[in-house]
Amino acid sequence: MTQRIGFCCKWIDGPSQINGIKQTDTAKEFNTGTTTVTWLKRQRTDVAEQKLWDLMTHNLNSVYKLIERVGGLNEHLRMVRISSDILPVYTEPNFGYFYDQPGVRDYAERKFAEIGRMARLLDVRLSFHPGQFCVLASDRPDVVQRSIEEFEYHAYMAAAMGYGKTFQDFKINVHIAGRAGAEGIRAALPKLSPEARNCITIENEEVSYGIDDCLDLGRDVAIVLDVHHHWVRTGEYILATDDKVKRVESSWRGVRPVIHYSCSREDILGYHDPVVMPDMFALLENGHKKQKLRAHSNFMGNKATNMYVSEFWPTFDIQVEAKGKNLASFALYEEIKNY
DNA sequence: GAGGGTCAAGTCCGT
DNA sequence: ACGGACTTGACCCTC
Repeated sequence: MTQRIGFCCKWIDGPSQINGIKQTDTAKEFNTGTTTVTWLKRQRTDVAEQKLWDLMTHNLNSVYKLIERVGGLNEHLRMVRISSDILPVYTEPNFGYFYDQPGVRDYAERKFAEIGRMARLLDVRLSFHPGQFCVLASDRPDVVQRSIEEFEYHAYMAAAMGYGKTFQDFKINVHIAGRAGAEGIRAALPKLSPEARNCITIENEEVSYGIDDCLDLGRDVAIVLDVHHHWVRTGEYILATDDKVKRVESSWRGVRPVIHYSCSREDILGYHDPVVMPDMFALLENGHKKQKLRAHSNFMGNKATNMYVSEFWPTFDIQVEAKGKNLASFALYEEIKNY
């Protein structure tokens, strides 16, 4: 099975674009755009609808181009998380109607079908990661209901691309996040569509719910291990040989599992030797707040943690979460491909 | 074009 | 009580 390293949501052409892509940059063509509800509400209806149409058509074309481009990479780099912003304000009460219009929906579904065909043709592994507002395990029923709608928005896009047909043919990853915990996730699952249930994965968090909480759900859903979250939470570099990791692997039922890999920001790691893995307790003693350790680096600059995470690669695809996006995942690949 | 204020939504932490 | 952080800072307005 192909071993993959992927990146998140955006394509950039150079390090300067880490701090934003300019309107005139060609990278715009490979990335989604969005708007705000506030701005839409200030416009006349026809202006707001034109804006949504322009964004939708741009976004569908940009995702197509992105996947085409990723599909041209080395087979080990054919994995990408796609943006949630393809259909802006889809789940917002005042503007969601826009996408119910037949002319709009037909266009979107035709483009999604093309995107999915291209991804399968070029063997690009895809995923989504709904935002922090998608809290399926909230203790508030109204929040659970809106979170299901938000999750189903992602499942709808995946299904329109031709996914959600078999277990984990597409990954839509969320955190437990809510006060109802793992039981809250378990209670929400039967309310999801079959496509959504095929795609959902649950990821361990830095603060509230760790790998043990996720493993409670290992029979229900596939578990995503984020090794950096685990480190922030516990200070431990969990090993690929750990029994918990084996249980994460088996939750994928034979599908090649995915781990998430990120690093603390360079201005924190800079205090450490790049050939020695950062020591969380030493960092905390030196006054670095745990909250700051969570923020992501531009690149994967620590050779020791790169070597550590490469131990997972024979078994797990590696989703790199870095502000350097594709540049960071390419560099990691070059570093670990010969380990 | 650059810079600053703003942005739908949940939850938790630090101050 | 409020700001910041999170899956991805981008966008809009003013100058």
